[in-house]
Amino acid sequence: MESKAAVNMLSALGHEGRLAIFRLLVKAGPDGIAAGEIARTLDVLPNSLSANLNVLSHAGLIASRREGRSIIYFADYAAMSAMLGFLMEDCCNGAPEICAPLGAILDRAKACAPGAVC
Amino acid sequence: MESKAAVNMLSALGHEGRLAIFRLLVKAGPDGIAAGEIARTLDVLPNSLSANLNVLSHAGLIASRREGRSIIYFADYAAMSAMLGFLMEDCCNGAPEICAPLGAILDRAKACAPGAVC
DNA sequence: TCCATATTTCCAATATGCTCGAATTATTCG
DNA sequence: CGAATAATTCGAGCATATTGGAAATATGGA
Repeated sequence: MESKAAVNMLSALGHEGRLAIFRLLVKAGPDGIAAGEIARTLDVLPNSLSANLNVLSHAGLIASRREGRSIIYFADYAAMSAMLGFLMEDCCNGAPEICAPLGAILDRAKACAPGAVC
Repeated sequence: MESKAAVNMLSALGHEGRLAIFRLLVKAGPDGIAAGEIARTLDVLPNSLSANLNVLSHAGLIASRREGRSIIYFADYAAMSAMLGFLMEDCCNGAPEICAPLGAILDRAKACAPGAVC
């Protein structure tokens, strides 16, 4: 990943509202959530939400599909993974102390990876 | 880590110049780098650099110590680790697909952790 | 076609962030 | 003390981001 793409993603997530949106979408999984439901869940105005969804989308962190009258947004896992990889490469090269403590989280992720209940 | 702290860190890193500074400091290790040397290395004005160091510092990503006339900046590994942990917890809970691919990076970090040459 | 729903786009006001020159503080050394 | 070096702070100008109201677009159903 290029530095510029990482900057775009980081600055997109560096906003309370957008981080909340993204977290919601990540937890929602591939099914995603309709814009209106996001607005209701997070209690934000639809137009503000639309603007923030646009920022996240341009950063490559989320994508969307239309479903009837609704537009469903969902997180782009590959992009998120690439961004985390970029940050980790960056620091593990010079400082394994940063990444090593993340092992526990990683192990849990690996264990759950196949789609188990966990 | 609270969401607000994460937002501060993410938005601090969501700036090309600051991301460059932070990457430099992470690679420099605990010894850190003097402000002046950072400015020369990245070719930025000292006052702009100072402003950006201040942002990173307030976000908790870096810290500093005085050494003679110079002020040495160094990355806060624990903070960086906490931020990555926050993001990974967030996504691994709902989406192990994101974190699982990071295993290779993690393994390398673990292998290097003791301070080997690698 | 007409209406209700879902979402986006447009626009203006406000706020925040960025950059750069100039001045200021802190430290070391002669 | 005075000069030189290192870094920060101040302040203005410019750019960008954020917000919210109002209007516009798209879809589905009566």
